Amino acid sequence: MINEIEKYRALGDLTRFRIARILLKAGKELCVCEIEDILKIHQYNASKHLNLLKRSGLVEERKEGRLRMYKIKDNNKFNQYLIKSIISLESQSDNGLKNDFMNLKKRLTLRKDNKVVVTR
Amino acid sequence: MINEIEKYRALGDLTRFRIARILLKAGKELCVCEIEDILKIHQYNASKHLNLLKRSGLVEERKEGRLRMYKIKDNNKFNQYLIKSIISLESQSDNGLKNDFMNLKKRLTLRKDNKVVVTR
DNA sequence: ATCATATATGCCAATATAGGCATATGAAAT
DNA sequence: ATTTCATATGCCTATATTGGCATATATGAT
Repeated sequence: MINEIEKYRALGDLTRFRIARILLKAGKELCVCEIEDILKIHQYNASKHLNLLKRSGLVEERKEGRLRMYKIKDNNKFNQYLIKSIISLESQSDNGLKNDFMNLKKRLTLRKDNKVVVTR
Repeated sequence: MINEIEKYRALGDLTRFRIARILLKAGKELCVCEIEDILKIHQYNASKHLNLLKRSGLVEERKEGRLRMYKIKDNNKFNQYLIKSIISLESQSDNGLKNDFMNLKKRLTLRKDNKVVVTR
């Protein structure tokens, strides 16, 4: 249960919330460099926040070559409710986060054959 | 949306999570002194954490005489999912929080006619 | 008006957190 | 083996957070 509290805490930071939000919206794994680019954050911050999200159990990581692919974990009830809570906010446009989804879409079109193309 | 992130943050602290959990389990308003007693925490901490929970929009307050009655707000989808996430953890007994529910039950039996009896 | 009591709040110290920066790691390519 | 590149990590500083304590506020009782 203490572990689950870490998940609330993980989402209680704007940057991590934005990461979770685009991972969810993407509906697929994203690599660190894509996340950096979409959210316009520094590499080291993307990496650090992803690490915390991973440790909390909200996100999982897979190595693919030199990339690390991250995605949301939805394999348990608790995470599923948190996911629903995030999705329930999508309709709210009263925020400065509208660009994240646009950038996500744009970035995903850069992929070739659904494979990440690294462009820094 | 930024406001909703405060709700995650609010639940991302063990003491506040425990408060939310017993408010939910109680299914009714509790006053500060009851919460102190149930969770065995100091008055000023109960008060401070309740204030943060209130500001986040997860909890609402009502004055009744010199008591302040607090309860969970479940009037919106986002809160409802958070509530479900909390409830989904109830089955987990692998935590040190089992006493909270016992103390809640015990404390509520002290009420007369469902009215708070202050006993410090 | 005064007192008692439930709750809130301001201040302090210890600790945690986030971002910035430099550097390390580790896998792929040459 | 060396280089390149994606990502991670250690260190630093500024800021935020938490609990403790003392005290203020506000309501009800006398």
